[in-house]
Amino acid sequence: MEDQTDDMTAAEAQSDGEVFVSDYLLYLLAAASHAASAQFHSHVRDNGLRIAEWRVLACLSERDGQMITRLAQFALYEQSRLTRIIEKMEEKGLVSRCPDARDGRRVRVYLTDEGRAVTNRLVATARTHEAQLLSAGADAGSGQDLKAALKALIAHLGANVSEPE
Amino acid sequence: MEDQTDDMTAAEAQSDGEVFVSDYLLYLLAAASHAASAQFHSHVRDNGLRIAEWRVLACLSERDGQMITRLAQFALYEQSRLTRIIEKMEEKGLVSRCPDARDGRRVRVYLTDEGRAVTNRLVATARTHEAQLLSAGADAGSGQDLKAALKALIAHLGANVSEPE
DNA sequence: GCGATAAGTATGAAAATTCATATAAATTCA
DNA sequence: TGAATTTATATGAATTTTCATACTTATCGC
Repeated sequence: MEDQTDDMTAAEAQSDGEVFVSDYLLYLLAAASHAASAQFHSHVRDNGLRIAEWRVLACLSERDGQMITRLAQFALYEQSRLTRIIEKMEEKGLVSRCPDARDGRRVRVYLTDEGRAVTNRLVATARTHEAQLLSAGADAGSGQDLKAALKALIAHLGANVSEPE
Repeated sequence: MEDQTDDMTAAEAQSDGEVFVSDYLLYLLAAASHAASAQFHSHVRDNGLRIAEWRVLACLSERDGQMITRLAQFALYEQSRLTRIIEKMEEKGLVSRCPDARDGRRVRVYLTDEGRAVTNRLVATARTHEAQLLSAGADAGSGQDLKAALKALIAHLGANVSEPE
């Protein structure tokens, strides 16, 4: 793997008009996520929430009372980071923590009434915003196809997106 | 927008079996990016690079000598963050900085020979890895369709992915 | 039941990131 | 020309994030 690439000169890599990153799946995913989220994220901040807090709320709205570790996986954050995010959200009155009755190690996170109210509002806005993105981007593959493809990719990678208990 | 969601009770939001985030484009993009990148990112770290450094290298391999601001956009990082990333990469000997001859405000970033060698190796691996992802995920829409859809989305959002000068 | 191991969460300390703003060079235009 | 404005990068300070690991509760094997 190294031999045929290492002896490529500097000029070659450029002059080939070689395109890598602009056509690289992992970059496209990151760039699409970045670009697609920008607008709505700014709306989230206008509502006094950090992006991480919004994602946690969204995850809890789909399944309330998750334990920290699961919620971290679902929300795509590292555990110790989520612990700290939840602390702040508790201070803000968005969520509450309850030790699990059966397993004293677990801490379950629940939306408070206020947290739910905030979430419902944002989810409604998010749905509207998504509809705009999907309809506008209906050029290549109806948008629903994109979502299906993303889900397939995620599933194929065995990413555990919120399984019960 | 608020009225019909705010008066929804806690029980309803859950009991509806209502799914939001698991089917939300912005979440799917983030989750797919997260899941798809995990493996390769771990490979990147094994090579002594931070993820941000790898992305910068990949961006420079496609277009060397970019100025900080452009490179930041291309690599999806905030400017002051990129400035600091570049500092470290310069210390590591991966890139060099040169003030632009025509415009003294600009700083152009170039791959060093070592930087290019590292990049060429990683790009080769990345291509292989991507091929695996795309072929394996050939269930729903051949993978190339996914990339096309992502590009369309990015383009539609007007994300400026590395335009000259 | 008890010791050993595993699972779940929290936390200290180092490092990275953000935000606002400083600095400096170019451009505008009166 | 030169004052005002814009553009490009850097930087201080506060905040976040990470990494390793401590701590607590469960579970397993015997």
